[in-house]
Amino acid sequence: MANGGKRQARKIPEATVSRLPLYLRSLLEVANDGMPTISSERLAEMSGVNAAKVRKDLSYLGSYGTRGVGYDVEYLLFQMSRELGLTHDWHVVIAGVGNLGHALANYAGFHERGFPVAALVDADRRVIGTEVNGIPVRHIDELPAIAATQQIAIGIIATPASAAQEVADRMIAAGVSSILNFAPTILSVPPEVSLRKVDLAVELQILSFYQQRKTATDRVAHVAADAAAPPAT
Amino acid sequence: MANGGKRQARKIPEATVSRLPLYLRSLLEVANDGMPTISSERLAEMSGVNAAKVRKDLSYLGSYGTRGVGYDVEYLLFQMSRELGLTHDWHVVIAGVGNLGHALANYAGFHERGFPVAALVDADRRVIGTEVNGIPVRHIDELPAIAATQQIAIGIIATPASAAQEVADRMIAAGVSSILNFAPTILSVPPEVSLRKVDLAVELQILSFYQQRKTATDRVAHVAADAAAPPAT
DNA sequence: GTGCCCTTGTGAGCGTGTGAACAAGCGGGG
DNA sequence: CCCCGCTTGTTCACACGCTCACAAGGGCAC
Repeated sequence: MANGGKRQARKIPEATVSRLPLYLRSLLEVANDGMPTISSERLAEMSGVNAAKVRKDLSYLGSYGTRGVGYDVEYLLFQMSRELGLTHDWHVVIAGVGNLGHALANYAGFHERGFPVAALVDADRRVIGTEVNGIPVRHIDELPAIAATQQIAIGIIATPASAAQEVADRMIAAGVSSILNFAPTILSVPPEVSLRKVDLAVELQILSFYQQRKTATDRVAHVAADAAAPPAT
Repeated sequence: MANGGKRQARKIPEATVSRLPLYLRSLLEVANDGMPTISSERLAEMSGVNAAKVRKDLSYLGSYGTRGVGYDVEYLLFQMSRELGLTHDWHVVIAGVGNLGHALANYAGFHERGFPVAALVDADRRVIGTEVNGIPVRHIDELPAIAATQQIAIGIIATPASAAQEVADRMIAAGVSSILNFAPTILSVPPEVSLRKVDLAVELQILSFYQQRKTATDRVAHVAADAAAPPAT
């Protein structure tokens, strides 16, 4: 009895988990083209990773390949969807109906990939009652009631940074246990809640760092050579 | 002569680079509050990382701290901004004026953090000539001309996946050397071009994986305990 | 039935990232 | 002038992820 979770004890590394969705997308493409099987090499190329890494990643799911042939596309798709929990839809709630919230609510990709937007909430009375993409905006105070009627496990925070922590707390209180945070701030959540963040400005700043180094090098090259360094194709 | 780049040879690990923007944000907050210095411990707490890691990360920039006191906020801000290349603005171009492109063009955070949107381009004739946030939408064919007049080093791709690779190629041809890709597809670019990607559906699928494991465990727990597991605080 | 070719699955080595622990060193108090 | 407390900067050990290389093993031709 104490070993209840033994079957799922097969621990999948975080790095692998973050690549599974890439494989899934590639497999869907291949399945659409009617290919019955796919080799790790081809899958690697399509997903932009190393072939050995693909094989190791897939081996965490089990031995679903056939030596000398490759992986059965349909079967692998099924197993991977099961592992990723994509055999049924996950209803999500989006908090914050500003620019970003609007765009996210309108984004068809969520529904297509099994994450229908079940509710929109905001604190600003002026937007309550309006509709976005056919979904009515409700007040965040109603969150517990909303979560009670529909099963909502995933929340998306698209509010200003100043409101993000409070929104997160209220989501968690309402039963949400996975949060995707777009607000540029650090959220603290209990350990059993999964948290991922996407920070657009940070992404640009990281690019800026490498860009800075590139142009700094160019400047040095100019001073040194003065004449010209051809753009090197 | 051959050692031209020795001064900047101090190589900063990728993991550190991706944390620098977090520190920067925390420092800006602290500076606003008028604190003259900050300890690694406090900075760590604000940025959501380990204190030892903060010290190690900052040491890559140089020895800018004072033992027994902490780091001078203003000075560290200056050094970090310089290292991240944020001493001047970086003009960015956004390709694709759909839902996401719209939201990005309207997002004030970009301009505030030194990444003004200098141009919007699209391939759809119906949106050419319209304005978003005061910025006119121009045809993507004009990209070389746009890039020639303004210095544009960073491009953001917010097009459908099917168009992303071609847009990337055209950006690079026009002189863009850093790309932030929102399209759910793998882009191939020459090695001297920096590429980062943000994939919203993938983020949700990763959350789904862990959520799946949680609910699977819950199911086991219910069968085992049946009574109830209190939400633990 | 046998042998060959092809692709998987995995073991080992290497590099990078992380966290703890501690010596070095600055500032303030006496 | 000296000592003590505090915080940095660095060293060390460990864990994790990545890549290579190769043995294991299924399918196909003959």
